[in-house]
Parts: sequence; structure tokens; C-alpha cells
Amino acid sequence: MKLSRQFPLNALRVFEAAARLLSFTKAGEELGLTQTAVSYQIKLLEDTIGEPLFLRRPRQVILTDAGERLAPKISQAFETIGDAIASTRSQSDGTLIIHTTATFASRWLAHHIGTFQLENPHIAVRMETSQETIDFSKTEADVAIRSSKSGIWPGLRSHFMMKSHFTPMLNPKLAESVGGINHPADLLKVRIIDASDPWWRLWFLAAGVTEIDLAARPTSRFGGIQAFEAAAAIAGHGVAILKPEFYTDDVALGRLYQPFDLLASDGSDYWFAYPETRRNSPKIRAFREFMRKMMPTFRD
Amino acid sequence: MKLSRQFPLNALRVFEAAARLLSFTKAGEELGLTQTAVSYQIKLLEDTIGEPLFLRRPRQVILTDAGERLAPKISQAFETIGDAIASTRSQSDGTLIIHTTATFASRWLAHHIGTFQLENPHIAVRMETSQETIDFSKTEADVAIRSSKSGIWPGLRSHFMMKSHFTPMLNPKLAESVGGINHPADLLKVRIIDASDPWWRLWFLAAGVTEIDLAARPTSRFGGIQAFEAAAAIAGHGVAILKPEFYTDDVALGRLYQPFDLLASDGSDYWFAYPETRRNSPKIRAFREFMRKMMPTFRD
DNA sequence: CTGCATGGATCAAGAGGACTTATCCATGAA
DNA sequence: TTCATGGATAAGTCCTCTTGATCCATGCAG
Repeated sequence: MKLSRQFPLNALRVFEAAARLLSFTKAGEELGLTQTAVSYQIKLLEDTIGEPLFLRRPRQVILTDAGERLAPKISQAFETIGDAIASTRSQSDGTLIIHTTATFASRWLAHHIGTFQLENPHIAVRMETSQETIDFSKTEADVAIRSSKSGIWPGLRSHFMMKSHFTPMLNPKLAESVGGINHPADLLKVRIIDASDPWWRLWFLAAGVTEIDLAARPTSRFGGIQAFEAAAAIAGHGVAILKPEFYTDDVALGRLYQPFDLLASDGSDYWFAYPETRRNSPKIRAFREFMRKMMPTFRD
Repeated sequence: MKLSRQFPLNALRVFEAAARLLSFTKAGEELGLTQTAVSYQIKLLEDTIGEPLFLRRPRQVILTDAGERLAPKISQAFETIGDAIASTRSQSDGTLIIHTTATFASRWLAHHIGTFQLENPHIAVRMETSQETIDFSKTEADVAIRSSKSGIWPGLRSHFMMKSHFTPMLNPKLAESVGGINHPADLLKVRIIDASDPWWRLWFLAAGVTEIDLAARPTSRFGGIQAFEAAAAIAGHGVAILKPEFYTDDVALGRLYQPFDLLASDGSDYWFAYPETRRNSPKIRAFREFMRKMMPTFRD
């Protein structure tokens, strides 16, 4: 059976307005309905309650005792509902949940999010990190930042943020200790941090160095988590293959050194995504504009 | 625009159940809907709020932060509404508003209503008196007792209660003071209380007395309000034309005397009426059964 | 008193929204 | 693996609800 039959909520909504305004016509105006509709709904409600709620006097309606008793409680209930929805909406509007990779979070977001918060003091940011790409219907998140080749996901709108290119980086002291890194082959003088990282092969390929057996080399394995590899490189344990955009600070502080301008790419890029249906949500819109401003390579 | 669009109350109702049971299927069962309908309504609500309320995990749904915040308030609001309706219904069920004539109220109801209240202790009785026939849509009333010729009113169900016949009555001492009232013509020895009352003409007609010019006689006028005429008769001011059923007490107490068995009628009868649509209302049903029992001439 | 404005009731017709049925999919359990 | 569970999706149906027209009663102004 139809729910509205068992529990005529819309009729109650109409009743509330009519009882407050003591006029079917005015109630209709307030609710965007015709007077006819109001009359119909009130009668419906009276039928289900089994009591008349209004006395129909010419040119005015007045509440019966039953109506008089019912009205204030109904008003209050709808006020509760209205408040609840409004506060849910505003509180949710007030919290932006960002899902991103650990590296992007620590290397880019952590440095820039302060600006976003200064510009949007009413939006709290909650950051979640995960390696896997998330499903917005299964995970509580407003936006996600992921590395991917295409940036096309069904139901999601996505924006290109930056190319995911990489280059070897190491502690400058380590470079000096082996007499400097002037040619790609010089890299082999130091330990390769996680030589199993597929990026290495791609970079050496781009550099024209093909005859290296990376698999044979001593290596430290970090499961491809860039942040760990970077930490090892900073500590002088070897040379890591990193995204230089993420380590400009470390370069400036002399903790890392990028020996070559050459950048290689595995074809993946960084994308920013959110559900298509929520593209106009204020907080998502605000974050999108922030990203557009802060990231020169951002594209619609 | 449709009200349910602006304010998806039914969707909220569904959400409330789903949030409480943490299952769309169970919510559907509770509300008498299919799981599909629940899914549809929840999505509708999420669209209007602009926030996901549930995370769809395989074989279970869980509330998002937003849903978690919304649910308790909505539950409470619906509880308020449910209580309000229930209490309106029960309180209204608990008060029976009877509209009747002053005479019937004072002469019959007042004597018998105690029995009704003993039998129905949870029903409070409110009595309103009025001369005019009332309009249930304009006057707050559950049942009405009226004198009328046909007992047929559109939209009302009515029951015949008693014939509205009448006969002269006077204080026995007054009767003695004129040597007794043995023939209709003897009535002319005493003052006729409200000779302008049309009942007198009808009664004399029934008694075969035609050659009386009532208009010419000294009279007291009470506007046809029987209770006033009766009071005057009891006080010994003259003879009144009354419904004997209403004055059995006064006859028993020796305050009134009915000299003739002859009863005349103007064709009106006493009817008991209420809106057809409310015939099954418990309080109306209770009162109808009471009337049926107390009034031998009651007819369906 | 007459005519107008106001506010509600009633009616028929039609739109569109709320459901249903059928089907599919993913997962956890046996 | 197969089955059971719980939800999503698509398409179609039914009927609630809205609309617009019309009518009625009353209060008010002239």
C-alpha cells in the first residue's frame, strides 16, 4: 500500500500551515499549492484521524478543539524536522572529506591546505588516505585524488591536476661522496632505493640507459610508497625515484638533490574526482576552485 | 509544484525506518513497501539534502556521518507526530459534544445522561443547546438532537426517537380552584400560557373544539420555549401545552397535572442525528446504543 | 439593497510520482 | 562452488494529487 495512505504526512504539513494561518487559501500560497489542494488534503487528514479539525465558516475557517490540540504539536514536529535537515545540510556542508594517497597528502595537501582553510574558515577538512581507488557509494568521501592513466570513471567528474612524472633524487652529500652524479650511469655508484619500483626502468629507458639489470642490484623495498622511499633518500641511504614537485622543499633545504632535468612518466597522471551529481555542492565547488588556483596544471 | 517535491516527508519516514533498522529490506517490511521503494525514496532524500545518508556495503547499509546526525532528530519528530495524532484521536474520542434543544436537554438528557456516563466513564459529555438546527461543518458537534418533520438531512444519518405530541398541563391546585378540568372547554377557565403557541390550535382541533378565538385571549408569551411555559404552569400561572414525556417527574411530584389523555401532534418528531461519515466513531456508537436502550421508541 | 470581493467546496480530467515486478550484481557462508 | 542475502536498476502501471473551472455563502461598500 502507498505510504501516504497509512500516514498522510503531506496532509499534516498542509494542516500545519492552515492551522497557523487560519486560512486554506493563505496556506496554499505559502506551500505553493492551490486552495483546492489544501481543502483536499485537510479533508483527507480529517478522514484518517476521524475527527473534524476545522469548522468551515463563511470566509474563514476556525480550529475545532481537536485541531487546536493537534496543531501546536505538529508545528513543533515540523520545526524539528526542518532544523534537523538544515543542520545536517550545513554541518555536512561544513566538512569536506578528502580521500587521497599518502604521498599527495603529505607532500602537497599538507603544505597547501592551510590556504584553503584560511579562505574557507567554515569548512572543516577531514583527510583520509588510502592506496586503492575508492568507491564513493561505499566510502564516505566528498572528493578523491588519485593517480590514474585516464581519469575517466563512470558517474564521476574528474579534473586533470598534474602529470605523474618522476626523476632520481638523492641526498646531495651522498652525491658528493661518490664524486658527483653527472651521467645517468653514475647513479649506479649508489644504492638504488627500491630498484623493483617500475619507475626506475622507465626512467633509465628515457635516459637511454638500457643495459642495466636492476633486478640484480642490491635494493631496499618500500612497496612503491613514495613517501617511504623519499625518507630513505633524504637519510642518505641511496637514490630514490620521486616526483620532484613533491620535494621542492627538501631540495631547497639541501636535503635532496635532483641531478637531472630529465623526467619520465608511466602514463599515469594525478586526477581530482567527485561524484558528478554533487558537482554543485558548495564545499566541493570551493575545493575545486582552490585546486584550480593552486595547481597551475589544473584542467576542467 | 508538488509538496512532496519541496519537502520529501514520505522519504523521511522511510529514512527513519531504514536508519533504525539499518536495512532497506526490513524497513520496507515495516512500512509495507518493497525494498525497491525504500531504495528509491532514500535516493530521493539524498538528492534533496545533497548528501549521501547511507553507505551501500554489500549485504548491509551503514549510516554516513550526515545520516547519523539526521536520524535521531527525525525519529523524534515522527514520534512527536505519532503521539500528537494518537492523543488527538483519543482525547477527541473522549469528549462527546451533543447539540440539543434546551427542553430536551433539561427534561430528558439531564435525567438520563448520568447512566451514560456510568456506562462510559472515559467519555466526557459536553452539552450545547441551540434552537436552530445546526450544520455539522460549521458547528463543533458530534451528535445533534432536533425536532423535525422528516428526519432527513443530506450527509447525516438520523434515528427516530419519539413523536413530538403534546397536551395541556397545569398545576393540580389551579385545576381544583376552578372546579376541575373535565372537558376541553374547561381549560378556558384558566389562563392559557402562550396562546400564540401553534400547538394550542392543533390540540383544540384534535379535541374537536373549533370555535375558540385563541388570539383574543389573555396570554403570556414565551416564544415557544417549552421549558419556560412549563415553569409558568408549575408555578400555577395557567395551563401550558407540553410534551408529557418530559414532565413525568413533575406529574409524580404533584406539581403538574395532565387532565386529558388526548395528545396532538404538529407532525414534527424528535430525531437523533450525526454525520454519516462518522457513524463508526466509538463515542457516537456508544451514545447511539445508549439512546437505543433508554428510549423505547428509538428506531434505526 | 445591490453588487463585489473573499474564502471555501465540489467536480472532472490529467500529469507525474510512488510503487511494483523482473532482473542483475556483489558478497559471505556452507 | 553454489546458495542465500541485500541492494541497485529499468520499465511499466496505477492512482494520488493537482489543476482549473464553477458554484455558493457571506461581509462590506456604496
